[in-house]
Amino acid sequence: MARVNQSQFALLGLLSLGPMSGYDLRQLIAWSVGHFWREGYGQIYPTLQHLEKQRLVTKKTQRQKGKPDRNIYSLTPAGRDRLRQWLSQPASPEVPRNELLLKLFFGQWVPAAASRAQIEAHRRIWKKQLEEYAAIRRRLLEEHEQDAGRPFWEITLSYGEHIAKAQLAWSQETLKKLRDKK
Amino acid sequence: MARVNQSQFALLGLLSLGPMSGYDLRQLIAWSVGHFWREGYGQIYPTLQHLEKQRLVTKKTQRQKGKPDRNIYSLTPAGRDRLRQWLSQPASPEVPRNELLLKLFFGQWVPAAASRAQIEAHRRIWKKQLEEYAAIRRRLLEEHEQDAGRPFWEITLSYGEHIAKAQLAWSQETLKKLRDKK
DNA sequence: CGTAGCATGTAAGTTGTTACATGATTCG
DNA sequence: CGAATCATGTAACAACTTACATGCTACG
Repeated sequence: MARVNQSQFALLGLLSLGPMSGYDLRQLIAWSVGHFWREGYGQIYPTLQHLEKQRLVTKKTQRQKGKPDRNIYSLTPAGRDRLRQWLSQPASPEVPRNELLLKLFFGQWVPAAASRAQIEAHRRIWKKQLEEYAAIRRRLLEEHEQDAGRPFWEITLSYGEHIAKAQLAWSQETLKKLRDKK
Repeated sequence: MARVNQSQFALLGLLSLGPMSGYDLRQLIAWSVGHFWREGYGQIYPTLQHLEKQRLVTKKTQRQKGKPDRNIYSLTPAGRDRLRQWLSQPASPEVPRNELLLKLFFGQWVPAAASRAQIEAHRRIWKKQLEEYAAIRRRLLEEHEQDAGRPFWEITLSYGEHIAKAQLAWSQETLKKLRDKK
């Protein structure tokens, strides 16, 4: 059995928060679920059409002056049911694929400095990410204090923080190990 | 620019440890890099042919009695160069895609028990994973004590342990939060 | 006698990425 | 005047998954 289109459900989920266009969806994805989910336009627009064909969403075209038309999509009751059904099913186990670890695994074939550089870059990325999580947390407390979704959004944020800290701890520990050895 | 075939390098890397067949590769992947990299036969066999065409590996057919022939692949000098070159390049940033978090993010639309069940399942998986890491660590110390690759293999293992512990900590913390709220 | 292991491969289908195409407005 | 933003979409291409196909041996 072929894998199910996950982007579909990401879009249904976001549309459950309110009607919006493909463009809006892209924007919203970036600053809401961006740290654990991404979609590009090349995925969003065809998927919206697919959802419309299945009657899970409806489209309304909004004319604008000076700007292109907007296609506003709304969840239908069937779409909401479909979303609920998906949410209730256990998440499928993710297939691990970590390029950094693969490169480190074969570290014996390159100078130690190369492996160190890989980890340094990794450390920088996660340090920045952790700072971003702090910013998200502030925004979450300020702008969404009584939003019904907030406790759940905080759960995903907390996940990110835990992972980021683990990434940083491992990076520093490993860099130290590599330094001591040399 | 299209994304580069990563499976290619995974296979080159494993072949750098010694000549072997596609079948062997699958086996080796499972118990060496299995916790951060996976490949199925549908990917391995075509990729080996592709590598052969590029002269990065050579094939020798070994006849066996009572069993099918084995195609043994070996790294060529060009293959080793190609591997080294790839190892020296910075790992491309991974695109995040976490189904569990996506489901939790929209937790407001399902009973709290559903979200709890998701996290429980997640906890069980990582608990098991952490136990497996302990087994890998034992094997690493016993069977590969003076292997040149060992320090690097330990680095990837340590990564897994850090992440697994973070996953468990988050799971337990979050389950507690959800319990208190209810 | 069914199942698992050994061993290799093909084919079909889906997903996801990237580049391309368009065109107006606003801002520096 | 160039760049960025708004806004939607298509086409081409990789990459990956799954199922299918084959056939022998050993084991319980």
